[in-house]
Amino acid sequence: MVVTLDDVAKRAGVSRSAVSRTFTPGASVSATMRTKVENAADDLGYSPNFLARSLTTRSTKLIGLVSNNFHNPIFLEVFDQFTRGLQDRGLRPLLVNLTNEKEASASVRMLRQYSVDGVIVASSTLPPGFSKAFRDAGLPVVNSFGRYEVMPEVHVLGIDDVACGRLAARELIARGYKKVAFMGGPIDATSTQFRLNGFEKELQLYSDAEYSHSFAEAYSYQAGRIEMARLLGSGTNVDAYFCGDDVLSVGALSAIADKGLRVPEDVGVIGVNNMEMAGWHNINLTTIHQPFAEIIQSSINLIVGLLADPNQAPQASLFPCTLVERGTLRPRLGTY
Amino acid sequence: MVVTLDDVAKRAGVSRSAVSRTFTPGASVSATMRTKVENAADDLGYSPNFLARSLTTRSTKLIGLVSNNFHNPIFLEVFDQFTRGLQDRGLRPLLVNLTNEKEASASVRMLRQYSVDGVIVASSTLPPGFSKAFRDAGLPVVNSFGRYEVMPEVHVLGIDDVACGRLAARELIARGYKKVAFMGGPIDATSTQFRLNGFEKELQLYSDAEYSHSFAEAYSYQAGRIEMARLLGSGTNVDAYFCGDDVLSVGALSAIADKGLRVPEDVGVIGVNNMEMAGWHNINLTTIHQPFAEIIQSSINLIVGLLADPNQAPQASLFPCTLVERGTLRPRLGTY
DNA sequence: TTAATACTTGCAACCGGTTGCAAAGACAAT
DNA sequence: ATTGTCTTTGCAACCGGTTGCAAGTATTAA
Repeated sequence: MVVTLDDVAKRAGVSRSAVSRTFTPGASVSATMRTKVENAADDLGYSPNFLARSLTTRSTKLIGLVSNNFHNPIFLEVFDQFTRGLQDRGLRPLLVNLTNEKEASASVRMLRQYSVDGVIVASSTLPPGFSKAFRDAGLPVVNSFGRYEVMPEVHVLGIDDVACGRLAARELIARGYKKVAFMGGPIDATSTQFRLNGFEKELQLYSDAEYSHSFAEAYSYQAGRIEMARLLGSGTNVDAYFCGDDVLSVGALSAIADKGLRVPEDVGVIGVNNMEMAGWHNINLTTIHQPFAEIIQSSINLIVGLLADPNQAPQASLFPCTLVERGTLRPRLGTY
Repeated sequence: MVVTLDDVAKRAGVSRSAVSRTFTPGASVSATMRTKVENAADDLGYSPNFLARSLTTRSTKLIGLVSNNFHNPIFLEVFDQFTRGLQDRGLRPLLVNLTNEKEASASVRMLRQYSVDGVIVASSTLPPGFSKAFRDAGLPVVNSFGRYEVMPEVHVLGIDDVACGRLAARELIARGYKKVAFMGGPIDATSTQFRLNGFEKELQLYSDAEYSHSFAEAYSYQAGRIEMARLLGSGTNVDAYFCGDDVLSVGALSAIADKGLRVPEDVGVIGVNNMEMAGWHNINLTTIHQPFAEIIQSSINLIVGLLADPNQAPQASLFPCTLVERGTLRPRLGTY
């Protein structure tokens, strides 16, 4: 059923090496030999077996794409761009779904058993040590959307969560909100603390601002809705929320609407990510854009570079966030 | 760097076969031999190379997961469930992103080069012949969310699009809408025609119903918005729309809102899929639920069965759709 | 024409495993 | 002690490729 190199060699009446060489870019084959082999290969419908080849070349072109974010709509876009970008460079994504898994060891072993050339960890919620396990196993790894560190143990690409928190704080103040709060996702998510940290740091600069914070159970619509309902039910008088994520924001908005409050007049909401749906008219969420496309492109460039030279010192790259103005925040005051 | 079977054999002082056998379920090894080998393997941190193994066993546990639906939020859930389901059975999804690609040949060759054990084509918009190309290449294949045929050429699992169209029509009539229309995605999508067909068939049973149809450029928010704006601008007096997809529906709703029309009083909208966001309060879309979880589970069961016995005659399985009542359709009239 | 050089090609070993076969060993029955 | 049966083990070939090396052929320079 399956055509091998031997079959082609026999039919073309040449050696196995000759066939192998015609399919190996840069190998030494004469023009006549080449056409002879190619004809035989075409007749038989031959194409070389990548995995057999990988045994000697030590390269499978397989890239482990591991993530645990299978519930945030932004990640569909992430997977789209990662898979396309990898394919465009002749690499193949082996997808690893880490939902309900925080131990790296099983994934590490598995990906080594499949001899992947490298690993992309695409997650903002996995613990920092996670990606390190791949590196320790000798696999080139980049951590996309990971937490910034000055001396990272693996290559990290992501946004500056502290700056992101500051930006949110600054915008809320600029729009005349005085009693503001951060509503994060689970506190153990790597990004949550940094965003909160930046948010509070910035607010300390404004003496008349009051601020507080709380955490939803998950980065989900329901969790956002429940947490906001709880907050509103407990009689707070916060007038604007910085939510740690767009989906969380939408959940929060639903609870706010249920309470009969108007957005952005009575209460403002700003999210993070700028998922596609944030632009839908019936959501129309003011949010902070995370430059996914750039982060993903850079991640791919980086992993490609690592395949060629695995020993580059780990580095953290930060990408700038920008405000996307929509309908859930009041306009800036004139003085700004 | 990488530990091989030879290393373990040397350290344990046994033959290569002995090592291989300890890692091959069901092979003949004595208890003493087994512990000897396992100790050596543990010391060295050995685990067998799947790809080298696959050369002789002819099984990689790799499953090609090919799709072109990377823009519909429902597919994040689809990928989540597929990858989890496959992993749970020891299979590994090799993701193929087919955006902007309708030729199967390149994917077929690639997946054969990687010796995948089987292929899952998860798409409702790929042409019917697409999956066939995999079968022709000798690969077990199932087509999830594919078009129903009485004598399918490959295994197909999906909803009954005709019944789905009928259900939509029946519901619109039951709520007193009289002038109804189908707004589909691109006409060449395999599901579009069938849904339209069912829709019209059903409406023929109601003599006082008027119906029409049109097609948006894509299954996207923007396309739905543009097409609905065009319809409303052209002065139709349709009072309810059956949209071929939830995202399309949301786009349509935005155009309807822009026009100042009230939903569901002035105009009703019903979608298909029941994506998570359809339940968000600020979308609140009445829609037809497509049983994704069941289809995916069955698809996985089927492909697993095909790995064991590839020669089962192709069969089409239909899954029932159900109405999900929300806020974009008037209540049913009393008589129903 | 001859020598020096460059290009092609095949042989055979190797990548990291598996497996059929036969030899060796263990054990029970005679 | 001998025989027969069953289990365990190692040898060697194989899976489908690649590649260093040396031999053979073509090309160029003298």
